[in-house]
This record gives sequence, C-alpha cells and structure tokens, in this order.
Amino acid sequence: MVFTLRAKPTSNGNRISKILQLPQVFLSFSSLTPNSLQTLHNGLESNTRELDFNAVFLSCTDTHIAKCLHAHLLVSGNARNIFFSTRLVNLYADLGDVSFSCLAFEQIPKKNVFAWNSMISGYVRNGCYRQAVDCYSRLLTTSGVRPDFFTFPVVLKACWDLSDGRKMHCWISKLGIGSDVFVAASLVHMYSRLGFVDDARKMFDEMTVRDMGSWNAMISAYCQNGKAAEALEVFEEMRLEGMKLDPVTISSILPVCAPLNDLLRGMLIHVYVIKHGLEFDVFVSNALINMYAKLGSLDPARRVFDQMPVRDLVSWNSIIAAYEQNNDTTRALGFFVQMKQNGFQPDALTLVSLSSMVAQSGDSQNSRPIHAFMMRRGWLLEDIFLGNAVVDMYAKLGSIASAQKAFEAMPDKDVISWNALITGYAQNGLASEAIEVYHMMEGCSGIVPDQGTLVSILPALSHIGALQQGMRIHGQAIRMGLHLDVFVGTCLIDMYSKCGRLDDAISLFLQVPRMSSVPWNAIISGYGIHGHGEKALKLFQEMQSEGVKPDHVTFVSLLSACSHAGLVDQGQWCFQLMQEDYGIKPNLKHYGCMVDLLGRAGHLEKSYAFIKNMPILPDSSVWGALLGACRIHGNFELGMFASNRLFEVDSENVGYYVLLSNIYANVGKWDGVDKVRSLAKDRGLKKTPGWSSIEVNNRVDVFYTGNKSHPKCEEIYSELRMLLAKMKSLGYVPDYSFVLQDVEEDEKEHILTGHSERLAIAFGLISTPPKTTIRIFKNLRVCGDCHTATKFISKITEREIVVRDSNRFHHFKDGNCSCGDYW
DNA sequence: ATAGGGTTAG
Repeated sequence: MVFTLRAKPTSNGNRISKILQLPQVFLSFSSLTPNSLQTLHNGLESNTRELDFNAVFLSCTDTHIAKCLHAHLLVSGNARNIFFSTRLVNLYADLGDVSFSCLAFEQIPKKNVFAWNSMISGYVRNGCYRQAVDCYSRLLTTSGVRPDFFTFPVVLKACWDLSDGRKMHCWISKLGIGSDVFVAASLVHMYSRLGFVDDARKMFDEMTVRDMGSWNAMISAYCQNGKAAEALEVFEEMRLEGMKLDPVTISSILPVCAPLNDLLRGMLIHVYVIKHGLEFDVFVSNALINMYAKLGSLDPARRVFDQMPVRDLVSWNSIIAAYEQNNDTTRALGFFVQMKQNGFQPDALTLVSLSSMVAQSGDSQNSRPIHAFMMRRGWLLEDIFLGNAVVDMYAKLGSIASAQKAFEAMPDKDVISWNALITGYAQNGLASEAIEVYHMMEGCSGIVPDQGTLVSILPALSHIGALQQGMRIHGQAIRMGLHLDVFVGTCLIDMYSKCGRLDDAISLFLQVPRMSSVPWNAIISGYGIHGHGEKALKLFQEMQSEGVKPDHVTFVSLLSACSHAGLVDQGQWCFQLMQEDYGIKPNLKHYGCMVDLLGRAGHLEKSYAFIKNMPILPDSSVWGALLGACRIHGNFELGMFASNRLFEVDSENVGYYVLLSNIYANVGKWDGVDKVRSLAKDRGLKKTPGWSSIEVNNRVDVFYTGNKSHPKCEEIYSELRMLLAKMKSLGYVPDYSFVLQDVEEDEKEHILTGHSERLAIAFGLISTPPKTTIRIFKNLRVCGDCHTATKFISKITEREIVVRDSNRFHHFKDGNCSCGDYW
C-alpha cells in the first residue's frame, strides 16, 4: 500500500515539496508542522553537494522531524544502509517513540549485532524491560547473530527475574566476555537489584580489573540492599586503592550517612565534593540535601539547594520533604509554591510530601483535593506508596472512615497498607477495630507481617488490656527475631506494663538495647502508672548515668509518675531540670502534670498560681487537673472558678461535668448538682461512652455502661445484686454524685450498679476460679463510687482486683487500694 | 551505528 504525501508549502518549503512515495504508516506526517519541515530543510540544505544525513540526524529534535528524515531515507534508498537505519532505531528511542524505533528496526532486512543492541537498548531506555528481554530471546533463537559485550550491559539492566539473569550469566561465561569491565559491573548490578548481594559481591571479587564503574556498582549494591556498613567498607577500600571519587560514587555513598546517623561523615564527603568541584552535579547536590535533611540539619540542606545552578524535580521534592520531615509545614509549602512557579509539575513523591504535610498540620480541608488530584491522574491505581500515604493522611486527620474507603479502593495492598489502617484505628481510639483489621490481615495470603505490623497492633492490645493476645504477638515477635528490636521491644514493654505485668515489662526492658530514650520512657511510664514514683525517679537517674538523653516524653512520664505517687518536690525538681539542663520547653502535657502534681498534693493555691504563670494558654486538661484537685480537697470556690475557665475552652467533655457535680455534692449543694445535670443535658453532650474490658480465655469482652446484651447478662446482674447487699451490710453507701442523670434514688443506685467497670468485674468473678486475680480495663477514669465499691468487693470475694483506668493502675486487695485513695 | 555504576517516599 502506497500513500502519497505532499508536504505543505511554506515560504521556503517549496523546494522540498516534492512528491514522496511512502508506506501507509507515514500517514501521521500530515501533522508535520511548517517549523519541523523548515528544520529538516535547513539540515538538508546545509550540505549542498549531497544529503549529509549525519547533520540531519543531529538536527532531529522531535519525532516529527525524525519521521520526515525517515521518509527521505526510504525515498532516497538510503534506508537499506544498515548504518543509517540503525541510527534511526536509536534516534526514535531517544525521542521516546518506541513503536517507530521498532518499525525502523523491523525494516532492516539483515540485522547485525549493532542493530539488535540498539533495539534492546532502545527498549531499556524507554523502560520497556519486558520487550527488551523478549527481543534478546529473539536474538538468541532466530537471528543467528551472537550477542556481544555491548548486548549484556543493556539487557542485564532489563532483567527482573533471577532465572533470566542466571541464563544471561551463563551465556556471558560461554562467550568468555565476563571479564569485560562493563559486563562485570552490569552483573554486579543485576544481582544486587534482584536482592542477591552475595552473588554481586562474588562477581566483584572475581574481577581482575576494576574501574570506577566497578567500584560504584559494588557500593550501590550494598547501599540499595540496606547494608550501609558494608557499603562504607567498600568505599574506604576504594579510597585506599587510590581511586578518585566521581559524582556517581558520591551520590551512591551519601545516602548511607543518615541510617548510620553519621553527620560527620556526610560533612567530610561534602568537603570532598567542594574541593573537587563535584557540587555542580545535580545528583550530588540532591543527595547532599537529603543527607542533611534526614540528619536534621536544615540550614546546610537549604544552602546546598540555594546554590544549585540547575535544579530538577528531585531537588524540589527533596527540599520540600526536608522541611516537611522536620515539621516545618509552612516552609515546605512555600517551596512547593516556588516549585510550581518554576514550571515543575508535582509527581508522586511530591504528593507523598503534600499528604504528610496536610496530616501533620491537621488541615482537613486540603485532604480531599490532594486525594482527588491523585485519582484524576490515575496514580492511585498504579502506586501503592501513594495509596498508603492517603490512608495514613486520613487516619492522622481522624477521618478513619475515609481511610478505610481509600484502603478498600486500592487495587493492590501491601503490608504497609495494612499497617497504616491498623495504626489508624488504634490511634483513633478504636482498638477493637484495629484488632479486627489485624485478624483480617492474618487471613490474607501474601501479606507477611513486619516490624511495623507489630508496632501498630501492640498499642491496640495494650489499650484494651488484651494480655493473652499480646503474649501471642510477643511469641510472634520472637519467631520473627524482632522481640529485641527497640521499637517492638518498647511496645512490648508498654503492653506488659499496661496489662498489669510490670515484672515482665522490667525483664524485657533489661534485654532490649537502651541507647535511645524510647524504651526508658516506656518503663518509666510503666512504674508511674503502677504508682511507683520513687522507682521511676531511680530509673531516670540510671538513664542519665548511662548517658541516654531524655526527651520531652521522658519528662511527661516522669512528672506523671511523681504526681501519681505524690512526690511534689521531686516533680518540681524534674520540671526545672528539664528546662535548665536539657533545654526542653514544657508543653501542655508537662503543665498539666505539674498542675495535677501540686493540686492533688493539696497545694491548690500554688497550683492555680502555676497556671497563672504559664507562658502558653492553658487547655482543658490543665484546668481539668485543677478541677480534679479541688474535688479531692473539697475547695468549692476554686473549683467553681476552674470549672468556669474549663468550660470556656471545652464544654463538650462530660467527664468534667461529673467532676463538677461531685464538687457540689461534697458540700451538700444539691441544687448545684441538679444545675450541672441540666447543663449537661442542655448541651446535648457528645459524651465518650464509658467501657470496661476483661480478658478471659483469650477473649476480650467489652462492657458498656448499662449494657444488657452480654450472653451472661443475667448472671452478671444477679452477682452484682448479691454483692450490693453484702457491701451495704459492711457499710457501703452509694455516692450518687457520680450519677449525672436526673432520676430517682433507686434508679441512681441501679445506674451505679450498671457501670461498665462493675459489669466487667462481676463477669470476671463468675468466669474464673476462686482466688484468681481479676484484671479490668476502663477507658475513662474509674468512677469514684465504683472505686469504693471495688474495695468492698475485693474484701467480700477475697480476690485481688486490678483496675487500669485511663490514668493509672489500682490494685485492690483486702478492702484497700494501692493508690491509697490518692488519685 | 551499540555498553555498566547515581539522588527523593508510605
């Protein structure tokens, strides 16, 4: 089939507007622009004696011109020249037009190894790895041409399958070209890319001649397989052999500084870069920015970025991520704006940073648009990273339903997707849902739990006190070899201490590495919630003497430990130490702890004065702490004052109304109690439903207040009625000030009896053998009346009862509580 | 006419 084309006449174009006889595929020539014709014309004219195709090849800057040239080659008969047609294959590949590259290739009647190599390379340069490998197979099976040492460096790059790789390796050996530096480096790279670093190293060791590329290949092999120390070893070896370092070496080795936490080395490399003038390489500068950013040195990162003469998308993404990861959303956003002003289109990595920024700043408004942007481009269908970022973003913003939807919409999920969802539920207080998702994940073939999975599920188990399930996870961690991992270990410590097994927490603490503050914080907090303030302090001293730097979390744990144990002086000492010795600015949590510490100990005026001197605005937790202290110490006036301030900042939390009503009741102001009740009712409070849980036979039962749907409901209530009678005979008087509902007295008694902690205790009593310790979890603070009741119950039933509430542990035994009513 | 080794993420 022949198609006739007449090029559109342009001012000068008439001279080349001769009629060409072309195959039909050149129909697309009709889209040739006058400009491209002009360029071609100039190229052709530049040599007047005969067509200088060499010059024309060089002037081909877009695929239309290339096609025009192609046409001329065909018409002039030069297409039969294998030199020209091979160049054409390469030209199309460079211009990104794989199908025409392929066409040009197929038009070559007798393809030699140059043509085959060019075609394979063309596929690889355009990311068509599958086709490249297929083309290589065709070369082997049908062409009668032998691959050579130009073939393998290219085709090895395309190889994504170990068996293919080994076959190629065999051919290389058979052809005796394995000693070629290019081929050998490519083998190193192939093995490392497929994760077989040891094979890569073997290739490297077998090399008799090593050039820069060989060393670089080995270094990057280690880097990309997470073996930072080995990478550095090779790097040092390379320097000892007197090799110079080129930009490739530098940009390969720089990323290992961050995981090794080695800023000094990074700076030394930077010095080398400056000394040898390598800083103008974009890869090098980008790697420097990333190195500095990951090690928290934003200023040097910024300086490198500022002095780059040319920046690419990676440079922009890196500087944006640098600020985003160091919690400076505002500057990160500023760079994003600049990036767009400089004409760069955001890519998937930019979007990952953006979603992180939105999550960090709690900017719910922008979450949808970002999500929509990704969907419009179809990126969510092909990039698991992005899907995971979206799930994480919604979860962090508290929109767990959106997170779930985004998760479900992902065509493929990996272990990180599951972890993100589990963490999302856990961090939004939905522990049971988190556990449910975890079980679903377990039933999913192809998903292997990793460190992140353990770190996401353990806090959920701690939250509801699922000790037995937690121990199962501990076993799994051991099997995975992760139980001594700092993060998993810390979660386990936290799990054991929150599930009432402080001893197990301690013995675990003694096993995990404790160079960082993370496990220390967990164990100090563990001592604190169990009421062992002195021990917490002692541990803090050990921490200091071991040279571990405490952080702001350490001081929250420590201050609350002091406050639970009534260690006022020590608490104040910590508060000072934190600022003076460690330069940590107290945040609201620290202030809350201090107010609590002073107030609970009875220093109400001091506590109030403390609030007045705060340099930041007190929030509800701070005023709530003062209000709680006023209840304990019966200070009515200050209590009124505190509750007024409190309701100015948070009028939604029903717990504070209970406190206030309690204060009124303590001084016998029943009208005040009524007032608070109706106030709470009028505001239609979104109250957090109170629930308690207990684990019996590997199963966690959760009881909501007044819940009557439990299968053992009848037995539970009859147990409670029986206990109530005995308690009363021992002198128990119900304290109705803990009931907010405006109902009759006996109804109030009924409400107290139906409190979730009592249902859980009663269930524990009827479901376990005598003398067994009962362990209960309550999501809010334990109710004051239930606290009294539990003391009686522990005496009547001769049981130890351990109640963990949102604040601390209460060990009930023989009618007493470990907290000494100081809580 | 054809070749290897490089920087950013959840």
